[in-house]
Amino acid sequence: MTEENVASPITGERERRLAKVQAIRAAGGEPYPVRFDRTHSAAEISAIYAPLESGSETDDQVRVAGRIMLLRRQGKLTFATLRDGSGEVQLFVSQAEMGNDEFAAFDDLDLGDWVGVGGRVMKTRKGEVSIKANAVSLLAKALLPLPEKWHGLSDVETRFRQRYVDLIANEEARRIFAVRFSVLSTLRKIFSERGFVEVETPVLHAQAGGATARPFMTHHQALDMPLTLRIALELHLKRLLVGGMERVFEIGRVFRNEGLSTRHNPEFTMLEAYQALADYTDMMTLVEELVVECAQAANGTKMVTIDGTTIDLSPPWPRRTMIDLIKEATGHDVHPETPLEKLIAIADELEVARNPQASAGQLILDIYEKTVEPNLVSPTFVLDYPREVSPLARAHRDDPALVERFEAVVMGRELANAFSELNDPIDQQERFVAQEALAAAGDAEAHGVDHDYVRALEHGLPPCGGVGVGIDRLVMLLAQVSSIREVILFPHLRPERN
RNA sequence: GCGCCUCUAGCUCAAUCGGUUAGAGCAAGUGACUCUUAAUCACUAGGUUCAGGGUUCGAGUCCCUGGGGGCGCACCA
Repeated sequence: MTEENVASPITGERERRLAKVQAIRAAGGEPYPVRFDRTHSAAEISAIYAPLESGSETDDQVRVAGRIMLLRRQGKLTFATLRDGSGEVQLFVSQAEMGNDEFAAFDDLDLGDWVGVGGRVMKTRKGEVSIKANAVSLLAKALLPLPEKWHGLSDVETRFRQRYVDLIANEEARRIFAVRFSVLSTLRKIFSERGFVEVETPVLHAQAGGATARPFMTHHQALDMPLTLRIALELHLKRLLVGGMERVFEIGRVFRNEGLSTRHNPEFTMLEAYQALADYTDMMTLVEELVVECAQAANGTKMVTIDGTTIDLSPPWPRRTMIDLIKEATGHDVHPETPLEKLIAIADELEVARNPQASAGQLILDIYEKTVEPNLVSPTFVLDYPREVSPLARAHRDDPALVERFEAVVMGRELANAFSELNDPIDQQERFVAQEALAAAGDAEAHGVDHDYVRALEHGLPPCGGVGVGIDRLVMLLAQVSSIREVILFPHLRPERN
């Protein structure tokens, strides 16, 4: 971007600040000096000196650093609000304390500038812990002005395009990403405590698998071959169980070449975990514990409120089969072995949009998604999916037309998806072949046959349970926001154009 | 991809039925002010009303095309 482009919207203010930069340099100063040593964070100062009596001063010399957020100048005394990564602390900058030259230099600072401050801790008569500054140095000059101090930055487009400004201006943005970090670190802690090993598997795949989704395509120049970005973590992680790693998890970015919405970003973060010798019932307990512990860590409560609806995340969550839920919602008995014509009639009666070539299993899933899922508000495990729509899950122990799979649904949204994993290589090969037929028929989201994965299974995948959690959706739930863009630092937007 | 809504100063918002010179607060500049808390007071400056066409005596306002964004639908997690 050229200088003119940056300058054009707010030439006056930027020019004025640039002139200060030049003046500082002309006077032998440095507007962007290297490093600064501080003794305390703003939050530490506030906490340590909270008991101090109002109107009293200490001889405790401290050094802090941060961005100037507010200035309240009143002649020979200026109050400033300094913010660092921990919080805010007030600066008490008096001409008598600083001396005329230093005070004038302070007066030259602008909102948004980063400064290092040395001074003694005091508490004002009104009771605010402050630093009575005796040395202030510019650490980084800001050329662009801050958004409005009271309303902050509310333009949604600017908030996402210029997330740095959003983070400066809006406490809510800072809160949401604190929740996100809390969730991620809690998840890692829980898995670590349970003996799971965190691993990293390839993002570039020769063949996308592990989910039904359209992948992004890319190309490797040196090898002159097409590659896809991964759409799931699943197949590599299960290969690791074949290798004898009994408990593994990965938290990683996956990519799906689909539409954008309040719930979809083309790149998003998945957690997947696999546990040898477990089945999907173990995964249900695990999901309950993960979600509750993350909620406690992030919010200190198991309750969550989004758009006026309050939900209790306390386990145990009801465990209901998809077939029972459909019966309850519609009065219809459905099963993968129900004649296709009958399922079509039911779907049409319920005004369920359907693909003309849909299988019985697909129709049942469509009926469930239309009539049941949106109404599942409090956390619910939906169990036992049709086999055709779950090519990586093992056949149900009691009904081979179904698989041992569940989704955890909260507020009508899928939060987690889990199986008793399919570990029979012959069955897996047949499922892949069935998927390949769908792909050949034009389904851009169907799996192909992953021969190496089948070969891995032929070495013996122990019985295992696996679970996938959409981290962004979990963070949405716990941060209590209704758009995925709020929980992704730099959500995907169309390129901006002038 | 489709439908609806939206875009005015750096930021947050006004502008009656299409009417004359597009206003205000914050931020900025100048001045006053040594206990402020969104400090206060006075004055000043700040605009390609997203872009391009059109209708009209006259367009921020109406129409068309394009762009960005939001919401919903579709796809999906």
